[in-house]
Amino acid sequence: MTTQRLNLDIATATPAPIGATDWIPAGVRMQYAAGEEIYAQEEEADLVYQVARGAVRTTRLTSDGRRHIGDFYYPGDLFGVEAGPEHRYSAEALGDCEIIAVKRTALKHYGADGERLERMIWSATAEHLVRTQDHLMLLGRRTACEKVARFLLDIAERFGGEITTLPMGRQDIGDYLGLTIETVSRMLTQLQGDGLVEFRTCRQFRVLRRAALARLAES
Amino acid sequence: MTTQRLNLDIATATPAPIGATDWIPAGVRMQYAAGEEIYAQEEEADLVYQVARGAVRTTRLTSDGRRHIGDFYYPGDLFGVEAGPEHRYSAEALGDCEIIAVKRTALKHYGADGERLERMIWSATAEHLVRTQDHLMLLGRRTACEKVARFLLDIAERFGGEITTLPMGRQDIGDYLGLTIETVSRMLTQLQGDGLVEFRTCRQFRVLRRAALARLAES
DNA sequence: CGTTTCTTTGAATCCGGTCAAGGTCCGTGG
DNA sequence: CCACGGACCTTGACCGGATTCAAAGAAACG
Repeated sequence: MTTQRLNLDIATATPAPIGATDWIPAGVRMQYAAGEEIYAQEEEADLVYQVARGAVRTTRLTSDGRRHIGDFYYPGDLFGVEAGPEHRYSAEALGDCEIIAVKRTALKHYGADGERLERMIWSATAEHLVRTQDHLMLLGRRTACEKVARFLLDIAERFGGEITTLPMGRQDIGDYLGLTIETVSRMLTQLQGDGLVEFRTCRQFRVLRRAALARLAES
Repeated sequence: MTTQRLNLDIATATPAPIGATDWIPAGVRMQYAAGEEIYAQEEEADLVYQVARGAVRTTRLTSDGRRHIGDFYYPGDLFGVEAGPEHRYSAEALGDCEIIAVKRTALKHYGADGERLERMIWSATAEHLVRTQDHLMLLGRRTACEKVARFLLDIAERFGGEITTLPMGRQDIGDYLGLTIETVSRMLTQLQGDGLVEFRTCRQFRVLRRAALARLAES
């Protein structure tokens, strides 16, 4: 029975890197400018999104005005999949970007492609939970230095190249790690001073001593 | 097609209180003593569990020995459902407790009951993600006082009675909130001093000024 | 009752936040 | 081309909240 089949897929799905190599089979292609809102918190969640080009952040505001960033999404990543009927975070373009969107309730019309997309959606959700749990540990009992080290390592591994370009500013990093921009800035300076990373500009860096950085991040 | 049907259920499932009123339709009933391990981190995850009596915590150890508590589970709650093939947290009994376990891969033999259980599992997973996201915000940018206030309010609402008995010790609370036991203790003393709660023993408390407590927790 | 474990309290320290100032980058317009 | 303005980033000084270290007190257990 298909229900079980889907579920076995769920249970045995390898937590693939969030950058799925798969592209969603159909949907509308949309352009967003830097800072533009893709969907709002508490909006009805009937679309599923995939980053085609650029980067996206999901944010949430507390009643007292503090901002929290749920995650960052890069090309290939699915986002906007919610457990309930409405979005719990809003999503905004980090820079100019291109997004593919698909109506989730229309999947049944796509046949085999629809089923494949269903699996991609589940896989993304599972990976999302894993990332959220890991992030919990990071926020819970880590020093500012460890948080920033882990962040740089994560993003460097995500893009893989020699030089990594940060698509987000210091404020976003702070809201993601539960730190102020000043502390983020200080830690970056410190990591650079210790020779673990090197910044060419405030948006571009190279990892110099990966092992030392990883030791900080993993401790 | 059943795949879509399941998915619609997923999309529209109301984030029910983690205490499902449903009991899983079949399985083995097991007894655990205080502190006993139900499953271990990195163990293969082929069983799904439900608390029948007592309470359970899921924990994780970092390489440097710090402990993190994923969540607490109470009667009716499902736990042990993982996104990947193995458990990312270990689970231990908080006190003497009774657990029902079901082999997930055997669900197909249960017919309608199996399908119902599948929905319960998905619902629990979705609720789990929501709780984890909420917990992220709590750990990210909250003061110790706000964290403890929210914790007390949550657990009081979970049990609903006039007097709430904490099934866990201060160390567990600290590892859940990302605080030291000393800080937890101090905040409890302070909240009691401010007349928001009253402790009869270190495990039993009453909420005296719910609105004030909620204001602290929600801010 | 004595021992062990858990909890509370106190004092000192330190990390990160807050406030404030200065610096850099970049686009716009003189 | 340079001047100006604004957004973003860095740095410094100070402060406060949470941790750490230490010890006393309370509860659980045999």
